[in-house]
Amino acid sequence: MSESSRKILSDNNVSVTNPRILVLEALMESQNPQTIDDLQKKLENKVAKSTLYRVLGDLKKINVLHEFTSPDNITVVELLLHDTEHHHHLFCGDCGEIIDVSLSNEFEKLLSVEIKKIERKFNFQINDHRVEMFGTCTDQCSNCK
Amino acid sequence: MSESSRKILSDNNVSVTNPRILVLEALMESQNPQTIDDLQKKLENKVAKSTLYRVLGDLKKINVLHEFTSPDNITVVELLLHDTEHHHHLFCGDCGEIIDVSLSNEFEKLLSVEIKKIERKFNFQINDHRVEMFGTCTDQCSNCK
DNA sequence: ATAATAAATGAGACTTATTCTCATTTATTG
DNA sequence: CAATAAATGAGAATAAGTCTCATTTATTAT
Repeated sequence: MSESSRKILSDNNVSVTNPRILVLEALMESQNPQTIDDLQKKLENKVAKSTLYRVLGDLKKINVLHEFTSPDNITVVELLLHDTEHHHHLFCGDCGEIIDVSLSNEFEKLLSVEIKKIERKFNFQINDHRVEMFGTCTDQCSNCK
Repeated sequence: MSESSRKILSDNNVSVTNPRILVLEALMESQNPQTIDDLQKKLENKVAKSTLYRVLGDLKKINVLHEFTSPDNITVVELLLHDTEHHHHLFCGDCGEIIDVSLSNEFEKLLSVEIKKIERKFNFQINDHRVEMFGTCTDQCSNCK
């Protein structure tokens, strides 16, 4: 675990420091997206707040981290490693849980056709996309009772 | 214009006040999503900051307003009126412009099939969705030179 | 291994978006 | 038109995120 966080850093030519290793390990503890608050709790003040934000910025720069905002306006962060497959997000409006979901290849193929149309129509170069789905978990979400 | 903002409010059983009318009119001035800052400029201090936020909250509650966050973490807001068709968003990473886009019926149909699958798989009830596309406008965006 | 140098960190001050409070004003209704 | 409940304005309070700068740590060339 510690090994692979070191590797992520050195492979991307950023220096291997303790705070960076700790943040990566905290991020690796769960596969679904997590909030800054979640991270701070896991890190137990072993990394200064300013450093945490800086490290997250560094990880974004080397494309290892994706940051976005939940519908209730909370910043959320998730690791994007080589083996992370392309995915989308499902948001629970009751408990705030965010779940990674994959959609069928057939769908993804049609979506990329649509995206090419949009690129032409608006003279854009589109390099990423995501489908966000909003709803409520009907009974078995881990946070809702 | 003033007429229809009054109608939106009374149709939704919220009292018709000046700040609410002014905010609705400012929102109606552009069809693409706009920032809180854009709104404040249009309102020229005719509505207090605290009231602006409150009114936006009221409009969200009656489902007339949709609020979301741009990739550079700026809160953005757009009117959702009866005649607003279902659409998605295209973000320019250079100038921050956000453009409403529609996708083909064929695509939307396949997407709703996918969504039904996700609902079953995760025991969710999904009531909204949006496709976000990220890129850069290659030459003719109004804000980029 | 070590010293020199450049980069990263910690601590806390600072900024800025949003929310809250409470005294005053406005809209609704009967 | 008066009574009452709701909405507003002004500015204080909060909280997320950024910035500064003195100190520490990692890298590298010897």
